[in-house]
Amino acid sequence: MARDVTVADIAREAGVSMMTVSRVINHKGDVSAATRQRVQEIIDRLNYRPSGIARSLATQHTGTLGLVIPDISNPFFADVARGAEHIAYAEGYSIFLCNTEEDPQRELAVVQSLEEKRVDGVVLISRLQPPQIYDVLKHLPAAVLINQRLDRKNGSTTVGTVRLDDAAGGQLATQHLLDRGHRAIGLLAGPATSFSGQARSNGYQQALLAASLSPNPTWKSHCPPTVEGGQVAARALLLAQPQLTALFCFNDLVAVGALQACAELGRRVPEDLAVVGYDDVPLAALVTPALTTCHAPRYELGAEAVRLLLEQIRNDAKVGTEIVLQVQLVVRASAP
Amino acid sequence: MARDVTVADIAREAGVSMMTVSRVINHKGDVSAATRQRVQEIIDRLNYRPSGIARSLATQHTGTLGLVIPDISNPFFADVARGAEHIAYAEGYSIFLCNTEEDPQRELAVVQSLEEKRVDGVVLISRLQPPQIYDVLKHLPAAVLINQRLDRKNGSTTVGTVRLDDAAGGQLATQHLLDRGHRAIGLLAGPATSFSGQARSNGYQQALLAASLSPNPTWKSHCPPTVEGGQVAARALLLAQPQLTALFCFNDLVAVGALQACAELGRRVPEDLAVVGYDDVPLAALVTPALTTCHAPRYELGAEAVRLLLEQIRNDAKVGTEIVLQVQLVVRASAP
DNA sequence: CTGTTAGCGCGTTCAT
DNA sequence: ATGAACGCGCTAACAG
Repeated sequence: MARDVTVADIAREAGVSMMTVSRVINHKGDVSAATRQRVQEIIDRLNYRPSGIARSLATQHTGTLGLVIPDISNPFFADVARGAEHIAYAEGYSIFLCNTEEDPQRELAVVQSLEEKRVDGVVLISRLQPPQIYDVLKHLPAAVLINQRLDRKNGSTTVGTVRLDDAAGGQLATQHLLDRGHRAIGLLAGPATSFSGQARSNGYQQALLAASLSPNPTWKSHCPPTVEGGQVAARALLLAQPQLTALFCFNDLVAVGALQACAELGRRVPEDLAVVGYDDVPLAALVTPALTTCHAPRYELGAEAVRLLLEQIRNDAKVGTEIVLQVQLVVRASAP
Repeated sequence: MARDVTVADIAREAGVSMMTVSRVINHKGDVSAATRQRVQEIIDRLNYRPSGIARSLATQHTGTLGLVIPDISNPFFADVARGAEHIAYAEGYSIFLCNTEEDPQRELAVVQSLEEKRVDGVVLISRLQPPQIYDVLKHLPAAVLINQRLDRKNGSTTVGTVRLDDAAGGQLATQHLLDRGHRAIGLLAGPATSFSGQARSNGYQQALLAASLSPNPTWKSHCPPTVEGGQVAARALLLAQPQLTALFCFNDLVAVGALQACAELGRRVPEDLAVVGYDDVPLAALVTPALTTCHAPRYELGAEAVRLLLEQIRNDAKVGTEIVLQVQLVVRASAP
């Protein structure tokens, strides 16, 4: 590789100082139209690209953000990433993509590497537990958490949060089933450690209580948030509790698993069992029967997170804003 | 923000020179065990993070790569990204994620921003046409293209390429249908400009010719690579050519669209019409009937691309290696 | 409107 | 085994 062209080269060629070249590049300060044009021509001719590295060292900010997510091939996170990238790009920032692969050790490692890259801020979908997560956040220049509640007492109250209103979502889904006359509604609650799962369960319970029904603990089962996890858990639950007429599932993948379990068990959907999912991933509309589900604004989750993060960065101050996005019920064939 | 801790701070605190600190950090050169430990303790205590920015400026390489793809929320590209990120992380590199949103102008813009970030290399799934793409590649320090053929005469022969053997895939899929006795096999060929689409079409034709059948041009139709595109094109093709007994589709989304068209038209799959897809995205196994399809090693596509890119970077030389990955037929219910 | 000076934080000489 | 001086490419803060 031939040496990169530098400001010095441009300055020499144009017969001006480096400072003038810098001003032209950054559209800052006053430069006479004549010299501006002359310098610009040389920049174009030599295909000069200012070094972001050198600039970052001088200015103490990099114009880069970190995005830490468990797995980019999960369509939920992929949409979050798209929203984040879109806003970042529009605002002149670049994004480091970091998959943690659900491994806390790896999460710690990628955050450290982001610190060394001197990112201006980080959007996190973290799998770390409360003691560790606060330690991580403390060292970050700016950070926004997605779908995670923060303990306002114990830890930092100065970190932004963007999350779904999962309690409302759980209530919405359950209410829909109640409205259709269902009284024996099972719950596939997802991972026990999931914040979202807990909130959705709460919404489910509140809807039942509001209808003067008492939640039956034997109708609830935790499961991995996957098709297979849903299939196994649904099969077990339906065999143990044959009186159930409806199932509210942690997410669409679990719901698809439930659909498969029903096929195995010879239970027709929605005639014998109504099924409601969550997230409204593209898959939900394409399985048979198509899933009734709660639409989660995934793109907006990422977009809002970056907007909030940039606000922190520009004010040079962490803010504890909490943004809550609403979900929307989408009625399809699995629970008409 | 308090000022970052620097080597100078560590050096002062430890009563040694910055050079010694640097040696400890980089595990380079000889440092006595005693001072090494003392320095390391101070580094840990002060939570020192060496500035990658300053280091990059001094060493002239950044340990970062660019990944330019049309859309991260497309499951195909998401898997490619996962493979790329995984290998990059394992080799100590970070990845800038750049969505072009299928917009050539935006692709040019993100590549320019990657140049300014001084990435060590770029993996590209490009939508640029031959004159422009060569110009872009010329200015990149190292680059690998995914699923794109390069003109070895006209342009750079020094850029790596990783692609699927789509001709073989097209042949495989078509041969499967021929083996099952189908003679009237339609083709939903995807976008006319797609390299992959062209190769798959070629494979389809070769399989027919090898069976002494002449491809019927009225049995072939181009379409957008989406569910909706497939549905519209399949409906039209099946109405115009009712004698077709099988359909080979550009990808799984198009195949799902074909499934929907069949449902509309009252044609049973696979009894009245066999359907074969391509890619084997997770969706393929979950629709009804489950899709017979060609499994594309998407993760490997991204992983191999980064491996090849790092080879270029480490040899400080572009290499024109072309890696071809095989696809595999997965037989399911839509074409048993 | 333009130029000069002095770092940003680190690694790479070369000495010692 | 350790240190001093210089430079990576750019910009902030002052001059003029």
